[in-house]
Amino acid sequence: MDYNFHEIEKQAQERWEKAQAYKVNNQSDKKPFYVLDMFPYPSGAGLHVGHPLGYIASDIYSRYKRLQGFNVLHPMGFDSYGLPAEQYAIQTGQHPEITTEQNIARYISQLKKIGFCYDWDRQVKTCDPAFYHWTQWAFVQMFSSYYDTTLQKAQPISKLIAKWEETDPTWKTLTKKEQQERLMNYRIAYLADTKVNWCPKLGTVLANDEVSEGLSVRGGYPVEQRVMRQWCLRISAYAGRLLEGLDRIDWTESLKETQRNWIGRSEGTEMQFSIKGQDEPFTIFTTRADTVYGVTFMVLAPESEYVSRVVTDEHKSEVEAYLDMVKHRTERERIADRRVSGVFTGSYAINPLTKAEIPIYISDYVLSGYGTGAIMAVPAHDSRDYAFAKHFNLPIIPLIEGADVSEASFDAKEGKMMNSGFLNGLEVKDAIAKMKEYVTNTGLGRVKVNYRLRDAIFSRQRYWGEPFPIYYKDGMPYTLPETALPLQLPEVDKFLPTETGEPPLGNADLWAWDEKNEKVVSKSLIDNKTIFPLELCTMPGFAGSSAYYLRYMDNHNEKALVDKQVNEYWQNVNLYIGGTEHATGHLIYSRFWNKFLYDLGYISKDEPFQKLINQGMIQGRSNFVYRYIGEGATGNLYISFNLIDQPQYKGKVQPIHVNVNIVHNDILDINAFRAWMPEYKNAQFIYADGSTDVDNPYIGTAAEKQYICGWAVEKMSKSMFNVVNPDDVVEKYGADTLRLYEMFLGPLEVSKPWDTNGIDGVHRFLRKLWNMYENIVDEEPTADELRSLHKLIKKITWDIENFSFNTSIPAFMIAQNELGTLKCNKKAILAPIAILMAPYAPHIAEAMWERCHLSAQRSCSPQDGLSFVIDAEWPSWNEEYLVEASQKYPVQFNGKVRFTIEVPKDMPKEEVEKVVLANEQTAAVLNGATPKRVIVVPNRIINVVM
RNA sequence: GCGGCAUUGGCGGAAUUGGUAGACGCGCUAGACUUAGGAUCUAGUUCUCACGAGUGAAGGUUCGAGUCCUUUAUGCCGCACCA
Repeated sequence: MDYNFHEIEKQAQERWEKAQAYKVNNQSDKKPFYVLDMFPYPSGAGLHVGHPLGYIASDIYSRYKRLQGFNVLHPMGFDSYGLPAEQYAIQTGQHPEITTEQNIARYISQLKKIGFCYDWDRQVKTCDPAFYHWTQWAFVQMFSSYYDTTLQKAQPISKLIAKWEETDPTWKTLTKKEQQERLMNYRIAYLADTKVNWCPKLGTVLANDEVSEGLSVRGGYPVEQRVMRQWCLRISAYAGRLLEGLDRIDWTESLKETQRNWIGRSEGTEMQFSIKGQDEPFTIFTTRADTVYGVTFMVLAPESEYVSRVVTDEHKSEVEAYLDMVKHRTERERIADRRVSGVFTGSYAINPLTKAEIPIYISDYVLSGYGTGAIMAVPAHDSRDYAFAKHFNLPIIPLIEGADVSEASFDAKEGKMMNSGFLNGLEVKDAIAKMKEYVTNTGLGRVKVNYRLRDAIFSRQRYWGEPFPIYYKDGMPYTLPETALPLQLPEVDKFLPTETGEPPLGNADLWAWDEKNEKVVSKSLIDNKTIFPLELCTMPGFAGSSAYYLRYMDNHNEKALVDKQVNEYWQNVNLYIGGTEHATGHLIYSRFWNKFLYDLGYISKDEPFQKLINQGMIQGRSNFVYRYIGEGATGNLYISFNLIDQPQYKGKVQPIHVNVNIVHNDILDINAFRAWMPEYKNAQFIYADGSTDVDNPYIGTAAEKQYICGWAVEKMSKSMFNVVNPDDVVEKYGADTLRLYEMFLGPLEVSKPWDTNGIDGVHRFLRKLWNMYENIVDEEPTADELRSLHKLIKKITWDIENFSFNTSIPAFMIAQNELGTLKCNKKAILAPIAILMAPYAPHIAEAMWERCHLSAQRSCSPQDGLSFVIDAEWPSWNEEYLVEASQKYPVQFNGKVRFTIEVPKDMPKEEVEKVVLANEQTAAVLNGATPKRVIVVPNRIINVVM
């Protein structure tokens, strides 16, 4: 019987649905295992063939773990707040919720077709009030907490207040507003005037990870710096722990490195420099304390608070002009224009060691947000300081022996110190240490660790996001009581900012807080006595995705984000699969969020994702036809790709993207092409063999003539006609073929183009395999058959444990080939193979399993996991089975055995081999079988390869 | 500039503690069956007529290196006026 994948897959999926095969219970004696995919943003374009790559990998692993008897949590949901739906709403007036729901429905139907073992009952959507209830709740917790630097953890802010009430006499003298203002400097979620990335085109601020090279990551619009009052999360308080935690999790080194870069720890010294004629010194940060003797000037960031103190009247106008220029430069201009710029303030600082008077400058190469916003400049040993010194003609004093600083600075931290007083003769490393000691002992400064990681800006001037559970009283924010959550997103008639420039929520009428009755009322009632305005910004995209993995554990719980016991059972995510694009966004934010909840005792693990694998991207593979544009061109003639370099066509053809779905193995479907678009209706071709249908345009068919298309790897996108929809692949080849082929494409972690050229081979394999299950007999297997099976079991087990899914498919093919040649139709071999296939191709595996049972008494399926134990004749899939099987039958699977046998040193090689084969130990290993080879080396270590 | 990863046939890629390099698939070649082939089956396919050579290049360790070490080239990714 033919491999009717449509029928097989439909039946399997219906059976799973009916039996609720993948429903996961929170109460179980089984050991828990949590496998998670990064949930998708449901875009309007639907899933393309690249999206399921990671999902298939995690599905394989989930099913494998399930087969091993684990209780596997493997959920899916949707990151459904975001810009595209809102932009669409602005253009069309359609509410983002409608768009989002439609997209989600499409995603779900696409995902279901591929046969994932998700427990759909656990689905979450970030835009669902039942979900964002807990996003808002977490925000309230952050608002009501501070970071205790001694305990190194978050604590309720009430503890801080209690402490101040006891120990700080000024606290009680403050007005309520002043107290609130002071607390704002400690809260983990706080309101502050900060320099933000403002994107005028998107009408919102963006987080640092949402900006790249001065442009917004989404849309690529220019971003400028602006000071605005914004909600921020004090993530920088966690910098040390975020860094340290990386050592305890199993992520790829490159991803950890990316996070380490982003956190940017640097150990240095804070040092005080006095200003000539002033009492108060100012503080700088440096990692090169050893170079103080070479400091010839100082530089302040334009935004530095020190600026006003040091500018003399004489230089005031010049400085102001400079500050004005800097202020109006966008981030992009600043990066593009790296010419040296700066201005002298008129003041001098005193070098604490040389006592020299050194000028203080202002320049925008010093950043206000890092260190203290002020630096000591050592032009001899820092390239930026060097460029500045050359430009302003400032002295350059070399401090390292042999360093030539006539052309460029010597930045390396190596060599012997000179011109440096008590540091002379020391190696740089030792000089730094000695200087730190000196500075600490003399009170000149202190050792300090700095981080590059900034606090996360948490406000977005947008509509389609979580509303803040915040109202404003007397200019200060207050949280809504927890009983009032979730605060639902109000309806608006327009999704654009208001005429007065308020965020879109300014258009909502029902958007004021009645403090007394604890409910949302019309904003026309605002009196600032009992009815107050609500916050108009919404939360950013990462808010909803920061704790969603916790919600999956207990998504129907109305009383808590996750029940403590339930969380105790599942712990954290054992395996997380997703793309690298979230390395500095989501993966930092959720680690922070998780640590915060851990500090407050709500959850049991301080790292959310124990093991993380980055799947590569699937790029598009575009196809081209080549329109002839040379002499006498009609614009209607297309040259086969293999001919375009011939002299008569060279440089006279124009490549045109052609829909990859009407190209098979780079051969164009001529008729489909003519039907594709009206302009190609009368297309004529020069075929691969040089023949043509120019005089007879309607007769040529693909069967007779081949037109070869060119190709290129590009981003998968509609405009390049290279988008491949998984639904089409499932329709044509079946879900199992899609799953196998996506894995077969290459290693999971690397990016690769979607190339359908090999899919037929994979499909062919499944068909051949299926045919082996035609007439199953219950007979004792032969040694050769068992050998094939054991080899396969070993290989597949190793592959799954090591996420080497791409090498499993060849292993299956080899086994199929070997067993096919042996004409094996024995239950003892074919049933275990069905089990091995189950994670990869669950539908066909189930049908294969069914056929092995010969009779109708089918009580279980491979999907049930433990079912393999039920049928005592069949082993469960584990190591013991391997051991047992290899003992029972005198055949071992492929492997190497290494041991030592004493042989005389000068014995010839052939003699040694004889001795080895006659040896007892060898005989025991071989157990009657012939070894594939025996390797003997002079140190008498023998490798027996089976 | 700093850091990370990679480099193997015409292509995607195998080679798991160092042990027959090129598994498996695509493509290609020949043959079989066919009215036909974008179907199926069989055989072959790293390069070279051959001797031989061969995992980006050059060294090294080892009985033995795609795998380990050093230098170097190229590509990809992350960070980047972070003091």
